[in-house]
Amino acid sequence: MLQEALREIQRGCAEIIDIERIEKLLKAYFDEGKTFTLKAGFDPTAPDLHLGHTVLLQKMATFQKYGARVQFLIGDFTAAIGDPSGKSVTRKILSKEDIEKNIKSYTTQAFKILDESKTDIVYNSSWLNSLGTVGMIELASTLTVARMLERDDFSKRYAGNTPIAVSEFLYPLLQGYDSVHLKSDIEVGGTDQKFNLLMGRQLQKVYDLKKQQAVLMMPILEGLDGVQKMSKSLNNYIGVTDEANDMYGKILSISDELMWRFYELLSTRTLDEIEALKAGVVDGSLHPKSVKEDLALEITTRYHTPELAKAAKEEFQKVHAQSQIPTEIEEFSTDGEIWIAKALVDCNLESSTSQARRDIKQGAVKINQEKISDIELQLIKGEYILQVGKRKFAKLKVN
RNA sequence: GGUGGGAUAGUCAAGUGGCCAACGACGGCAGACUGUAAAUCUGCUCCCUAUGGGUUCAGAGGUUCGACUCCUCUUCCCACCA
Repeated sequence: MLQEALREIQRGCAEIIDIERIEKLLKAYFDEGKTFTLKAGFDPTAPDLHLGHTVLLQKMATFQKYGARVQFLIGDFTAAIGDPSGKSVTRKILSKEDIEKNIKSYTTQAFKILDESKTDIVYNSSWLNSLGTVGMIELASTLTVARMLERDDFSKRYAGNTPIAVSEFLYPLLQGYDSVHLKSDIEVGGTDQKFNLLMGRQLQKVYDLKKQQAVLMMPILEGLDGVQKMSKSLNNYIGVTDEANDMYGKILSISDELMWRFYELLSTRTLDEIEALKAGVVDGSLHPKSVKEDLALEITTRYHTPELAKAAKEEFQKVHAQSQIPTEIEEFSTDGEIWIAKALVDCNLESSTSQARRDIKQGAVKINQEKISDIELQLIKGEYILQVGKRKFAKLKVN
């Protein structure tokens, strides 16, 4: 039982620091029913969860099965500083209402995965606000600049002449201090958080807490391109609120290689089952596409319903395997004759008439399934199905 | 505070008076091949009913027939010195 729990906890992890501690905590739970605390921090600026975030949430849910009480930390104080990203340093300070709104949408999404009854939502402003200048300086004195510069992105930026604001140094310290205040037993986060996570351990020692949190890091999930991390700004993400059709389609568009990664980090199938699937693909008894379809179905079901997921699968086959028109297409209408390029822009299929012309020249545009090549074409009265590329459709009614 | 260097399209980055809507790379889009996969190959990648026109190279002025390129000021960034 303990071994099984450990194995599941370690699944997909990038790195674990102080696994012995985790083992002890689990043992205490199994033997005496003693619970422990698991901290994870979230930034209230990004209310839209995508599958990259759920990797961590799923891990937290696993811990909850084995006795963890989750400290769902809202970094409302630290959000004002902004975690050093190397990009824009200054961030808007969010209003209380905005933060509340973000948290609300964040947690409703998160509780699709987490067990709400074993989760405490805490705000770090509630203790960091009262830290005061003296407390802050005291905190800052626990670390040297040299140590701070050990952090990978700081050293890179320093070496690369990219500016680093002094306030950015405070972020890891404050995040670490959160662990002191919460007396966390374990903290989980992404590998990019390593420095900050370790800071918690360090500060718990400095502040004489008699214990140091174990740290468990999950890898950063790659986005649809399979290379860069999944993120909204790179537009390579699958949002948990994506519509079933989109979600299904996006998952099916990932590469075979990435599919295994998604299986490991997102599927609830056991590692043995996944191994069996892999073996099946290798020996040819399973088609990689059907394995991918199963994954798409599983994940779509999780965030929607089995019925919707199934419908998404059927729709996908209809549109792509049989190249038919999707069931639901956005409809537009216009009065009087319209130039094709203009029509494509009006239907949001193209960003400019220049772009539309180029695509028509390249044979990317179809009207009622027929490829067109005339960039001067005028659409007269009637109904048209406009298509650009393989996936952009619109219905246009010309009156 | 002083001195020097820099800011070019989504990103990186060439261009140092006309040949510049601006080399190249990446990204993105599209086509071929497929399993809407990957890999590969090809084309496109500021806007505009367009063999032409318009607006761009941090911002504002100026010199010039002509400026991304030269001058002045402003803003921001970097390095070195203090």
